[in-house]
Amino acid sequence: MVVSIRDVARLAGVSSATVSRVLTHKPHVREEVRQRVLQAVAELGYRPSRVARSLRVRSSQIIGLIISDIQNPFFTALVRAVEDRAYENGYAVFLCNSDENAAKEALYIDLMLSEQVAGVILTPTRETESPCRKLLEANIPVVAVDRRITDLSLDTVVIDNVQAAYELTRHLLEAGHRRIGAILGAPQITTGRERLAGYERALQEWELALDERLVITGSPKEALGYEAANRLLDLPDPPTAIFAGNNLLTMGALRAIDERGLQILQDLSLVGFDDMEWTSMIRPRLTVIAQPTYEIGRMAADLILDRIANPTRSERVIVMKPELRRRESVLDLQITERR
Amino acid sequence: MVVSIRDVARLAGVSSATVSRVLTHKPHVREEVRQRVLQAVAELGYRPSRVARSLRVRSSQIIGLIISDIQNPFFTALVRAVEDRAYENGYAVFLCNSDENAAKEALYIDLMLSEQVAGVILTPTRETESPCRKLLEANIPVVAVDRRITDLSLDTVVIDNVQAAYELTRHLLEAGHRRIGAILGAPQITTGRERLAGYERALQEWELALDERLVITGSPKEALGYEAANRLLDLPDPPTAIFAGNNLLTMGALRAIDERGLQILQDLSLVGFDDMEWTSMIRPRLTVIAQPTYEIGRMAADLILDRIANPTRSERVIVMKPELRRRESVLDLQITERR
DNA sequence: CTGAAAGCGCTTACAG
DNA sequence: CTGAAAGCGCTTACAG
Repeated sequence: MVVSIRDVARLAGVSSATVSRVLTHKPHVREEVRQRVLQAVAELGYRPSRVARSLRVRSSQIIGLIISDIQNPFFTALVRAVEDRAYENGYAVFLCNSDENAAKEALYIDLMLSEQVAGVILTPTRETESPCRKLLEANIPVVAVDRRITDLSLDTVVIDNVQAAYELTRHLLEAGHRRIGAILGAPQITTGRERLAGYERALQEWELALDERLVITGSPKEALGYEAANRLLDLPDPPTAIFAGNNLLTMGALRAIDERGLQILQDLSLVGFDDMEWTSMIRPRLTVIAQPTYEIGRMAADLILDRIANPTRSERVIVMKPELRRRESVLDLQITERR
Repeated sequence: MVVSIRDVARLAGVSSATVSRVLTHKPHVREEVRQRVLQAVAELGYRPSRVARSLRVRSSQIIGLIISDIQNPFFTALVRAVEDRAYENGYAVFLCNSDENAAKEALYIDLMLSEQVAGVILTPTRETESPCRKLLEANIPVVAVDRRITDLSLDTVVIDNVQAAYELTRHLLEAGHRRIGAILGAPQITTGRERLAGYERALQEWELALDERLVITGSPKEALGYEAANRLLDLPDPPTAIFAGNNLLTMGALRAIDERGLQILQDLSLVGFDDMEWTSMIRPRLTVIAQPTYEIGRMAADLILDRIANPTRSERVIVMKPELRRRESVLDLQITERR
């Protein structure tokens, strides 16, 4: 039915060991024999079983990718980058959605172990006691993306969140804003905590006191962005600008602003993290921190491929630099300044 | 190092055949023995090797998913749906991006064969001579999504594109529009052809002649949407409404409209296919055909799971009904009607 | 440079 | 109801 290595060996008049050597580019095969084997392979349309290989060498040519949710636009470029690099190197990709759920994450990690994947890239759901410890114990390379795992020594690719949030906030301060609302992920999450720190640092530099009513944190989803923006705008002394801590929060804030019939720049300023191409394309007047998501994914993929090829122990932490994309809003902001 | 079925067998005092029977829920195992095995499994933290199983039964518990591009928002809900259903049923998912490239598609199909996947879901890049014929020949179930393969008998999940395009166009006609521009995918692609047909049918029903300058087709990407919208708006007698044939075309048209400082509904109407949640959230005044992408993905997944469980020959074609989402724009449209 | 043989970790007729 | 044995399709020491 399906042609196996033995069929090729028979046709080429060699042993299956020799066929294997040729196909895995091992040395010590006479050129003439090599050609005969290649000929037979072509003739039979032989396609080696990756499954059998995986069982034999105890490792499949598969990279596991566990992200929070592919429906979050932040992750699509990441996934795409990992897949591009993986397939270029002959690896396939298992994609899993953990939904920020540690139990689900643990389940998928068991799957990865059971499938003997070559390496795993994941956006960890928890900073400590991550189930991915099991992977490391099984000597499967792991790369954490977007967030860190604090109690484990492993490769990590993140952006400088403090710096990025600082720049966004400074951008608003320079435009004259003095009451700046912030909607952020809960400080238990690395990203939420770091972005808050950047916001605070900018305020300190301008010698402004932190008004706690202007900072709203929670689960960084669209719903919080909507609700928090409404709460901020309902304050007796509402902010003149809002800083949204990720793409979903930005979406939610936008929805609240739209519903109130407010115009961005005319009525208030909005800046945010843009983890998706679409936000700034549809709303060109937003100033955003553009996360280099594709590059982050590519870094992570290269890192894991390198680890697979060269297993070592040392931990590498790569901090990517996000880019502040000033739209025409820079000017507008100064015009609409209210104080 | 890693615990195998033999270790479990030894600890439970049975053969590995019995362990296998217990774990695969085969009948004919004494309850007492079953308990002993389960006990040993728990004690050792045994995790069966899916790789070994795959080799033995010549089929892995993996579903291949070959889409055009995960960065196209149309596909994210589809991917998510497939993954949800797959993992619920103990299957993992291989995700591949074909980029509408038949050679790449063929490559991934070879990968699927080599990995002995249980089934493949794909958005075909070509209507005829699809490389997925190989899968069918290897008795691997295949489900085509979004587009059809005309020269192969296989399960398919699509939407009624003719009807959807007809409804969108009719919506504009009822609001009084008489010059309606259409930006569509090339008629070589099923979706492009069918959506054009729906547009034409609506015009015919209103006894309007087709103005060829109002219909622009090509590669259905953002760039075409932008360029075509500009061309339409530059006409001496420009359309009062534009129908965009998919999400990317809608994005491009939006960009052109924004650049010209035009306001949707005040200056012209825009309707389109919305394959993403975001468009209508960010631009709430758009009237769109909302493709039930998640449901399409779920249907496809259920279909493939059913085929894996019950291999048969008959071909099933499922036509999903898309939903016309009239925003407040219905009223506005009538107000801004110009004739 | 090449082959015979073992073995990766399962499942499944076959026999009892 | 249970076990011994074969075999899925590869790779890799080992021997020559």
